[in-house]
Amino acid sequence: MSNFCLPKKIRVLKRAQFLTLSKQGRKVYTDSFLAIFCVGTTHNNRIGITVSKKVGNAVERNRIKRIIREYFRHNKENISGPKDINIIARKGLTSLANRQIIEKLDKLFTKIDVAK
RNA sequence: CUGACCAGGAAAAAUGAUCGCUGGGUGUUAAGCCUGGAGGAAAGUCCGAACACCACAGGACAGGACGCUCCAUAACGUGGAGUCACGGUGACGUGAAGGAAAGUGCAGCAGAGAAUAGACCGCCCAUAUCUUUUGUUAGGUUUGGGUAAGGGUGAAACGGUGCGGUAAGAGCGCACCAGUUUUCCGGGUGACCGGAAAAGCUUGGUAAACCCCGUCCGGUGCAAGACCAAAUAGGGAAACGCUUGAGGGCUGUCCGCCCAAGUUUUCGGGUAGGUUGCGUGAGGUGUGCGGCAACGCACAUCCAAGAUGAAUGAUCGUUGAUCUGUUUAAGGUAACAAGAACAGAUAACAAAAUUCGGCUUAAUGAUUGGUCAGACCG
RNA sequence: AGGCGCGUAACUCAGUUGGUAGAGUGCUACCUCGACACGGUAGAAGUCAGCAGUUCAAGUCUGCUCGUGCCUA
Repeated sequence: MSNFCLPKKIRVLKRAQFLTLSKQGRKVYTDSFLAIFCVGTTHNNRIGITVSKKVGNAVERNRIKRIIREYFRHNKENISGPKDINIIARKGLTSLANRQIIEKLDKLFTKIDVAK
C-alpha cells in the first residue's frame, strides 16, 4: 500500500469519538483554525475535520475539507506520534486561495508539534 | 437608422500524467483489475403528488386552502388557449378576476354634511323692525320656513348635458347619453359578445374586514417505516437453593474454615451500532400521428450518482475562449485600427441527501428569429 | 433533509380589530455649580429588513426574497 492513501480507518468519523476528543484533548489556536488533539488509540495518526455552517456555503465548506484531507494525506508520516486530531475551520477561510490555506495548515501543524 | 416589445438559446472550457476518494462487478473476506460518479437551478422549502406509518362504520360541525371560462394533467395554488378589466401611441404587459340587491362592521384629518345624507356661505319666501322711496320701491337686522343649481373640503358628496318648469330649486317633467335589473333575438362548448324592448329613476367604496356561496382537504413525514442486534440496568418463565447450604473466597485438587440469599439458564422489549428503505421511473432520447397549444398516443432505442462527520478532488503540463498591456501591422488625410506574436489576469450562481411534477429566487451568456413606433430616402 | 419562530431610533423594547410611530438608556445644546457629578429644560436621531400587491391610506393585511436564531440524530 502506498504511503499517500487515506482510508477510513485513519479518520475520525463517529460523533462519540469527536465528543471524547473535545473533552480530553488539548487545543491549539491559529487565526484561521482550531485544532484539538490527544494521544491516539490506534498506531496511526487519525484526523477529523469540522467545518460549521458559519464558515460558508456548501461549495466552500467542501473545498476546505478537501484541502485539509489532501494536506493530511501527503504529510501524515511527518507528524510525530500516534495522535487523534480534530481540525475546526474558522471564519474568513473562504476568501483565501488554495495555496494560502496550505500555508496556514503548515503553521498549524508546526504549532501542534511544538505543543507536544 | 434610432428607441422599444416578444420568443428562443448552445455551453457551463477541453485533454494528458501522477497521487487519491466513493458505488457496482470480478476476485480467496485480501491485493489487483474493469467500469460508473453533481445541477439548471441539485438552492429556497412556497404548492401538488408518490411511498410509508398512525387513526378511521357513516355523516355533520369546526379549521384551512382555492375562486372568470374551457382544456391539459396522477394531482396542483401549475400549464395552454380564450374572456373581461386596467396600463401603454403601439408591438405588448399586468391581474388571489365569485357575491356589497343576505347580514354585521369600518372610513383618521379636513369639511355644513361620510351613508335610511347634509343647510356653513349662497339663492328664495314669509313675519317683526329700522332707514329710504310717490309707491312694500330698495337695502339692513331678527325670527320661522323652502331649496342640493353654485362655492369651498375630501380618496370618495347620492347620474351627466340641454330644454321646460318654479318664489328659488329639484328626475318634478321631457329629449339624448351613461349605468342597473328583467325579458327576447343572434353568435360562441363556455366565460362572454352584438342587438332590441320594458321598468324604476340611479340602488357609492371596502370581502388580501368579519362573512355568504361553490370546490377540495384525516394526521405525520425517509430523522417515515422494516429487519439484525452488543454492553449495562429493569421485566417474564423454568431449574436448583434459603442453616438438610445453591453459589463465592482462602495459589492447582481434597479436607477444613469464612461469607452467604440468591444463583444459573432462557424468553421478550429495546439503546449504541449495523442492514434496508435507495435508484426501471406518472424515466430519458428519436421518429411518426392527433391537437391552435399545453399535452396525448404509437413505435424504436437507452439505463444514466447513491454518499451518511457525508464521495465526485489535488498538483503539474498542453490546447482553446474573453479582457488588459507591450510590440508589430493590412487599411486610412488623420484620429484610429482588423489581424499576428509575447506576457499577465479572468471563467458565474452554486453542489445530490427518499423520489417525481411545478413555482420562486440566484447568476455567466456567444448569438438567433419575429413584431411595433418615430425619423429619413425611394 | 424535514419542521418552527424573530427583524421598529446608536442599544433594550412597546405599538389592540389599517388612520400618518412612541418609552427608557445613550447623544447634543442650554440652565444650575468656582469646576465636575446629580438634577432641570429643550432638541436631534427611523427607507418600521427589502421588493411587489390590495386599499383613499399599510409598521399592521397578502405574496416573494434577505438576514438571523431554534428543534428533530
